[in-house]
Amino acid sequence: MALREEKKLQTRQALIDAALSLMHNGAGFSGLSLREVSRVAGLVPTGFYRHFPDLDALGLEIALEACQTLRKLMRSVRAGAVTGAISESVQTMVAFIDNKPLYMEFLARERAGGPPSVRNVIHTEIRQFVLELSEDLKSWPAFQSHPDDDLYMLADLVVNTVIHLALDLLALEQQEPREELINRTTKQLRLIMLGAIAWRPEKGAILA
Amino acid sequence: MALREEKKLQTRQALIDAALSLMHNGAGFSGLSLREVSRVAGLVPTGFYRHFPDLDALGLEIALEACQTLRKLMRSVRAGAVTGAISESVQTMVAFIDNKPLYMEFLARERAGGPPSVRNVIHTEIRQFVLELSEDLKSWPAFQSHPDDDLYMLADLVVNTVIHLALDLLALEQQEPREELINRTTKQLRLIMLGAIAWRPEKGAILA
DNA sequence: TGTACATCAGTGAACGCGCGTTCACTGATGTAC
DNA sequence: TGTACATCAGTGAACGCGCGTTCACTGATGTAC
Repeated sequence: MALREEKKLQTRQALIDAALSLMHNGAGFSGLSLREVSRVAGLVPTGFYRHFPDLDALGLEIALEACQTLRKLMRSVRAGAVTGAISESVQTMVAFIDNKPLYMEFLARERAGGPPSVRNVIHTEIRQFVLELSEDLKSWPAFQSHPDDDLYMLADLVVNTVIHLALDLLALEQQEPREELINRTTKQLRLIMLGAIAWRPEKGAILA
Repeated sequence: MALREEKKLQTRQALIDAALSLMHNGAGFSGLSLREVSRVAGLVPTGFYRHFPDLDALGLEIALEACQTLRKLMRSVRAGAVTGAISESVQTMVAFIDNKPLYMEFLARERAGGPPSVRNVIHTEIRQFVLELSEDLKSWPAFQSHPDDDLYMLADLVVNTVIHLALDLLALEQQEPREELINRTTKQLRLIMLGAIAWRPEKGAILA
């Protein structure tokens, strides 16, 4: 069988892991060098080119992989549990952060701080994420009379709030009151849902 | 008078401007080099050290300056207009982005993507921002019976939503439907306020 | 199955380059008398 | 006001270093017969 191919995939993953690991304590993706990533992956610098044309390509790969994994995960959670979607979604998000903290850290940091190409990929994926969520929200009884625009606006707000949780969880790492952050986000999502139910599509300007 | 001092301040500002300008199209603060920043500022590399001990110090300076300017600006807006605080706050935020886009871009990008020291400064300032807002919210008639915890949670949600607007405005730059983004954020804030009014502090778990 | 050749992941030397930082300096601005 | 000295923002040469990329290579894995 493809023994060679298998080894190549291992090395490829080693490069990805090396990049994520170096970013963890450092200055983000832009602070990486091809040589140090290769070194940590146990590869001579020139070996890198067998896997990616340059560092940017590696960054795009990580971004895509992380986004798609997370997106599918979150959607499947919503599909499985129509009731209690809020706390289950938050739990799933927290679980993803716990399982793949470096992937999540990559997304959270490079969404805003990365090179344009990486930011574009993440931005596009998040947009897709928001679209999927707003699609799912359509089937909720409470939102039958909400126009698509308003559901998109709502989904955008929800997704942004959850990303905010991810950023804070990663920023505070271990010492700070992790449970408090999760609790805060859960409350925020409930507040948003209260607002969404009270929302009157036609004329939103109830409160100036 | 202090002619020498004045010229020094000018050069210092030139260094800051050079850094912001280089970051605009590039890979963020981590992608800067002391030499190119000095070059763009019209200074020989060694001249840099007359103003900052290293690039990191320049980054911290920019972060602090931008945060404090914005924080004071936003608070004064809220003080001046108790009614209509939402749309006025959004407008002020948009105005700040228009007036000092590079400062705002710095905050938005380096909040998540920058080196740890810069992230810390921004994080602390945003926390202060949230505290001030939650303090202001206390005096709103609708929130007289809300505990401090819940107001902080609410303020955090509001601030995060406004930062989200800033990020998107900067990401899409000129071509995309700017008005739509502003409109979206205004709607989101109104929805949040609807939720906040409907919020019952004692037991938030109305919707699972 | 065994042999001869092809593929290609990983090697190692070499290159030119921009980097951060050092050092001794220059000359305009500021100060003391 | 004029002179003699001090300060210090900006200069320019030099350093050693890690960088990305090139090139010709090695030797294990894969393929054809």
